[in-house]
Amino acid sequence: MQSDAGIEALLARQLPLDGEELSRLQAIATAVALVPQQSLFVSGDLARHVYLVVDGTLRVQKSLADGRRLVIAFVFGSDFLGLAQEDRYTYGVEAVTPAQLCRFRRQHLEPLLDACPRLRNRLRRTASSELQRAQDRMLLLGRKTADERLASFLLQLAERHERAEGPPHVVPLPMNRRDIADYLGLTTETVSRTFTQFRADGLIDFPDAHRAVLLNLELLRERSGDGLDLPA
Amino acid sequence: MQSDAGIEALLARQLPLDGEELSRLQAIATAVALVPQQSLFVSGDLARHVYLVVDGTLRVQKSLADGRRLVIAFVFGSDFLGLAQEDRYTYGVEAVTPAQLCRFRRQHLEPLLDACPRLRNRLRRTASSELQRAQDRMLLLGRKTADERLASFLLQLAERHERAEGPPHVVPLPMNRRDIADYLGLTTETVSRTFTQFRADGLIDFPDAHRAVLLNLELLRERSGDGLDLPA
DNA sequence: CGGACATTTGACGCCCGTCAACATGCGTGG
DNA sequence: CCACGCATGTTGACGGGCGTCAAATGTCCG
Repeated sequence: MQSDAGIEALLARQLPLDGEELSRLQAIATAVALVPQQSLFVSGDLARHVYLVVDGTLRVQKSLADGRRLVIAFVFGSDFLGLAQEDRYTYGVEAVTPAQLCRFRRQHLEPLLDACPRLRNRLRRTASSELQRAQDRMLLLGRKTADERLASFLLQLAERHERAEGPPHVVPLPMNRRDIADYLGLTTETVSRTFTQFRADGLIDFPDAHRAVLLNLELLRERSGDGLDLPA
Repeated sequence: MQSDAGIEALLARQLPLDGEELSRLQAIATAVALVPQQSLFVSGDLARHVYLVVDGTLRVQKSLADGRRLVIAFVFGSDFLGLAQEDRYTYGVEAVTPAQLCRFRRQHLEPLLDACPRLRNRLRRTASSELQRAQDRMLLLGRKTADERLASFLLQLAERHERAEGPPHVVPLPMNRRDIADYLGLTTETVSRTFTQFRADGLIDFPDAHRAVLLNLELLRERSGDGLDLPA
């Protein structure tokens, strides 16, 4: 738990609400803080809450019976969690870094949605882009080579992180190699080898363990397999 | 184009609407018919319409610049298309079999949604389950072996097709091997070899090219990799 | 009946997973 | 402050699962 000051500001910034809507939303919000590796919920839990990430990085994950794992998505500040869940969560969420979230009971949120078309629309658009990203990831997981997956991953992080820094683009990598591998359907060894290769080719550099510098966006894009087809 | 009689009945069956809502929906609906391999729209087209599949099977697909293709989903009768698209479609849709659809202009549908919470809810739930299936497919594409992918695929078709037939379960396979391979992130050769293996193991049989008989659901489930974890 | 296409089957190779050893970083306690 | 231990990351050797290439067989429809 922490002060609600950050949450208020975040809500106001993220959501197209007027004063009354905002205060009604704040009234049903509570703060949640997680330490690294801590679980927010696991697959199968009753889906009683929706979350808004205030700060930090988390991973959404699913596993097969024998333990093979896939990281469905990394989520960052201002992302939502649990929007599409009906009865129970169908995935687990764990903190990658220390994280702060804002929790809403679905039970309280839903009537508010009915009354507030703008909020409803904001969440609908959020869900739409989540689905589109899921489809891009299917293409990556089903058809891209290891090189292409890593290149796509770095570019995606860069896009997500973009603060008007010209090249060279510095991207934080809060997650470890295992998380990256499980996100891309690879192994830690392949991720490590490919990063080494990229570095040898002058595409990237690692000033420290948790940051990558993208030295050549153009070449990275070529290696991502996406081509110039449709930037849709 | 065809008679609207089938569409009326379908709308009434699929959507929780009262008489007036139904007639307003019908007023903005037009019929579309496709022959096999015909394209409904391609990635990049302006997303002016939402579709409801009345009959037939279609494939939703994305491609990389060099032509590698992934079938994002097969869609069947009573499925929606284009719900999550904003400005432009981010995938293409083509008919697998002769298909009939119902077309709605977004421009006309959206005001109707604002006025009709039940329809809105129906579409929200549809989008939710679409996202959850996308996540299951990411796990399949990222972490399952060829055997597990094929077993999962057959079970999914069986579930989708389920008409209270006891075992042996007969499942129609309207799509060809290439479509199946592109759906599962494999090649036609691997699909063919795995089917042959399944047949040798007494799991399935093919009475003809476009039907599979699932002889042993239990063993298929074991081979699907999902385990008994969470039937969520 | 014939030709085009889909599917199956076989031989072979490569990408990436597996297994193992080693390096590096980091927190803890002496 | 440094030694130690554990987790994380890197690198190497090797193998297997699945892709690639090719040819045979089956199937559909004109």
